[in-house]
Amino acid sequence: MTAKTDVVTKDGRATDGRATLATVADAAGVSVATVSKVLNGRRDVAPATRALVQDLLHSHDYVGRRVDPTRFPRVELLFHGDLNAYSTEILQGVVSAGIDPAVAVVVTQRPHGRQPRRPRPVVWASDLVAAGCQAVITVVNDLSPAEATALAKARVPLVVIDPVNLPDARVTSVGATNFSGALTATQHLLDLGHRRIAYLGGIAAAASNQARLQGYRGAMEAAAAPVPDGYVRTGNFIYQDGLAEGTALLDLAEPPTAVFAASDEMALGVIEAARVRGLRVPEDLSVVGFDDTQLARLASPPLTTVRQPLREIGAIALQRALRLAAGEKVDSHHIELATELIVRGSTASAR
Amino acid sequence: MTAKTDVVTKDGRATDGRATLATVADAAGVSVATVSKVLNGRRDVAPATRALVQDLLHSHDYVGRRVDPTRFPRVELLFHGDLNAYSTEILQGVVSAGIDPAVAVVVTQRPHGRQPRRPRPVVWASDLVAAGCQAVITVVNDLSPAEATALAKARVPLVVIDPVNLPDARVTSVGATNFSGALTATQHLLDLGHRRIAYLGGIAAAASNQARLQGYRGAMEAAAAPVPDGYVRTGNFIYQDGLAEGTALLDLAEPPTAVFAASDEMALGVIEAARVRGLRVPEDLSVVGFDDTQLARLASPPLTTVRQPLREIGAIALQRALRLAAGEKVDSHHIELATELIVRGSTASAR
DNA sequence: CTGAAAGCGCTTACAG
DNA sequence: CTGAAAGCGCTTACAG
Repeated sequence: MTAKTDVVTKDGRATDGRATLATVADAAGVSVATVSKVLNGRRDVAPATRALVQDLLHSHDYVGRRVDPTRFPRVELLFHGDLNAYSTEILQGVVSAGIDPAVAVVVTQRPHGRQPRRPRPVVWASDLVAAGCQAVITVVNDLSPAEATALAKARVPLVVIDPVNLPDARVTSVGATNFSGALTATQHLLDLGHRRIAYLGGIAAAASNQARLQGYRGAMEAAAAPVPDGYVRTGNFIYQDGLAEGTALLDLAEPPTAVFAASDEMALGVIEAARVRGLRVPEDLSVVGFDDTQLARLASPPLTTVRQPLREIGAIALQRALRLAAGEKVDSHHIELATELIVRGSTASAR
Repeated sequence: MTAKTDVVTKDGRATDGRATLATVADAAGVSVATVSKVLNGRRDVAPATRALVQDLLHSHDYVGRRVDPTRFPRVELLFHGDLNAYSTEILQGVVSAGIDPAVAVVVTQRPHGRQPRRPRPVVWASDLVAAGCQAVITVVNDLSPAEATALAKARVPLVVIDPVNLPDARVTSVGATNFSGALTATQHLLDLGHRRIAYLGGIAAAASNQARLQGYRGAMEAAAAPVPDGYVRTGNFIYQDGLAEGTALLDLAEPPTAVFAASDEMALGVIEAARVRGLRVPEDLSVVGFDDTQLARLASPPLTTVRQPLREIGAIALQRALRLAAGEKVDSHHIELATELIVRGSTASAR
């Protein structure tokens, strides 16, 4: 075959074998211009021609239309580990806030461990950019320093929700007023006449947990209520830890009459620990949670808890992410939304 | 200004004012070819040149890189109404299954009502295509016929999870064996010696609810257990309905000793209704749920429930969506995954 | 390591 | 309603 024949038999396919407008134009017996018009929804095409071209576009698997990242902005929402009631509320907030600016929220999940099957940070960041991602939002920051740096170099802004570490000026973060939430919750139990109040915390090193612990201690000290050894315990914010630590608390020689847990999930574990022991909530034991996820409303009894405005937090995270992506400066690199005590049925007066 | 001057002062900006490679090349004092190489990560560029060009690319907000939809496939996951424990499990399954093929899962939520602020179906479908969306997955199909048609015309495959309507050959759907799940759950209660068993169903018209109702009836009939008036009730799969209908059931002259609810959320409502009445679960009332969401494990007592493999359902929905998008034929347009009874603490022998 | 030149895939103003 | 032609933004093989 000569070079000329080659050109003729090429039928206008792209070098990688994909169909181009020329391929389809050839098949349809129309010009490339007409195919382009059909593709762009212009009106000056005869209905019959349009139908024919559309058919051929599809039968040739035409995919040439590149996505315009400014027309369809997209944000990456990164969770680590399984989704739970807490993540769901945040997700809800981010997704709702994305409806109006028409931002596609891509939900991604990373395995809990550090290294396994993660792409190299630089590759990860540049793929995000190539895919049209405007910003990354993470929940309980799980990015490695290398990943954060790669993101920064690629100019993809990062917003962290409920950061584990103390706010770092390099990242923007959104959280809740953990200290005052915990203070209010503990105060509520004190007001009900409880003195033997235990604190079941989350991950010891987490900034949110430290603030909650200090809120608890502050309220207890102000009321001159003792905090005996064994009344401050830590878990991982999960149900199993609530159940185990709740059981341990009830097994103490002087068990508490009230438990303030640093998450709704742990609070439910405490409620179950009480039920197993034949104790009634709130008659025999008062329990307060933290978060105000769906779980709190659905628990039996419904759970008194410190509401974090998780949906608003998610919405604000998205708004900040978009502002940063647009090159605007953000006033403060960390903001906290107010918590609120929601009193339901799991707390009652001490007897 | 003459035409010539215009060209000179244009500095290579695109017609819409955005920076192009020429803009950046101009600013950097290099050729367009060099900028292109930097953009594509080629090696034959001096480090200093690369750094300069990268800087200018950013400072000019260069966004010309169009997204290649075949390199970064994306799937739209559509929920209607708020996310709950049930949606979370499905979401989890879809997202996990998307990790390996590197499919971006875009989570979208539509307001519950029919028309408000939705784009016209044809616009919606063509925007999806333009944004690089390969397929749409909906949970409890909420698409209007016009939307489904627009999607079909745009050749975007649609996979419905837990379809409300009976399977339609035009859409691919994934569900669970609702009939046998309900049969097994009811049988479990009968085996425990219960005879007065009520059924608290979901949306009456939903295909899944009808199958569950028939499973319940089938088991009751086979055991010659009567189904008195008032023992079959319907709700909307939500907690409030579980609470209200559960209360109504307990108020009957001959209240049931066991309730089979068509969702975990409704089952929790029944448990709360019992608690409010001073009844203990499972000692005074056995309760079985449906779904096996997180709620079931976290309830107090932990809930006996019919497990729907929701994560697997989500994963399979994604796989089918991708297969359809790739032009493959799918064997059956509807498949059902097996349910399984998970016995926990909310059921006990009838006294 | 750089860039002139050829060329690709697509769009659009305009003549018919 | 159609398409030839000009042109845009980008890429790449190749000469230096």
